[in-house]
Amino acid sequence: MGFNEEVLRLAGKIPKGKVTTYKEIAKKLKTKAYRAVGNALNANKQPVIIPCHRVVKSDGSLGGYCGVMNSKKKKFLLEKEGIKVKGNKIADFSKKRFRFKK
DNA sequence: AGTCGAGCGCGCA
DNA sequence: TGCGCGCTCGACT
Repeated sequence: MGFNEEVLRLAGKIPKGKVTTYKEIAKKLKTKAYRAVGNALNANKQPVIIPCHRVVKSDGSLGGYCGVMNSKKKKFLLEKEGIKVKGNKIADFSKKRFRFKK
């Protein structure tokens, strides 16, 4: 089980209607490679099981994009799940934020 | 408060 | 083999 596999697995555990951050994932993996987390999502082999649109930056920004997906689509998906998105940021981010069980 | 740079793990050239 | 990236944080201005 490589680093990216763990990242993908964790990302897949995010409940519907919730979001998490790259930071949370990195911390869960006991690493400081926050960038590698995003990189893993980018290089994921199974985009369908990876709701990367639920993974955002720690300040609530959507971040970049998700593979072939553009930021617009990402925003749309988030709103569809009940998450308010203001511009390219999560409106009630602190409320919808999901933390992995330690 | 805003900007800059460093550091991590993996992928691609 | 080496550099960069979908980030984050600390330090300096």
